[in-house]
Amino acid sequence: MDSKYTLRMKICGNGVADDGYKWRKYGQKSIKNSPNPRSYYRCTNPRCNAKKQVERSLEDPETLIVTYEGLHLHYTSHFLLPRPQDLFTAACHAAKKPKLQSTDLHAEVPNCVPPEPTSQAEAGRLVEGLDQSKDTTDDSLRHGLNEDVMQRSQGLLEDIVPLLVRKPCNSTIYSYGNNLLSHESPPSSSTISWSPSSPCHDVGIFSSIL
DNA sequence: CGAGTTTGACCCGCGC
DNA sequence: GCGCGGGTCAAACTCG
Repeated sequence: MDSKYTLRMKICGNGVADDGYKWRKYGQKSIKNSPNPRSYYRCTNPRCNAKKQVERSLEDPETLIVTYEGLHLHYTSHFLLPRPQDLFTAACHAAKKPKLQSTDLHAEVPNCVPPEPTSQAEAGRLVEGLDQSKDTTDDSLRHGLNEDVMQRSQGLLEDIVPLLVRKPCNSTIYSYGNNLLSHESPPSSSTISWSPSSPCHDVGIFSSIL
């Protein structure tokens, strides 16, 4: 498993992007053509090979570019209660191939990073949206949903969506598209938008606070 | 004292 | 082959 995905999020509160996992910083490098250094973190769980890279956006210093690599192989404290969005996570996993290529990630899981649904109905809508945006793996996705919820019980949503995203400080704007840098949205709404046809493989998320 | 951070050195892949 | 740049290592350091 070598999945890799990139999130963009606004620096939240005290600037700590707490995604629910404990990360240990193991390196920092200044990147060419970037005034901001890139920090390298890996999960403190010795059984877990998840890593992430954090750097500030060139365009917006208040935006962090977080690149996650690998999957968490353990629980987190906030993973114990089943929640509607777990359905979404299972859907993401069902559609996700082990080795994600940069060209097919978006096509497979165009909205694999769910906002936090506030109800089952909302979760259902989101899954429906997933179904509508996909045309080849719908059935397997639906059939595999319940199974995956039961089977893929380790680090599901957390594999993909940081806690910050699922539980942002306040309101959160999610934007999926190929022009992530320009998808800044007003932080007052809670809209969801994505571009299923976008070739972009990254998942862009803007998490803003009021 | 243990866990986490900092930081310079090292390794490796890639382009020329 | 060489240099560059990104990623990782590991010792020193900090902090609770």
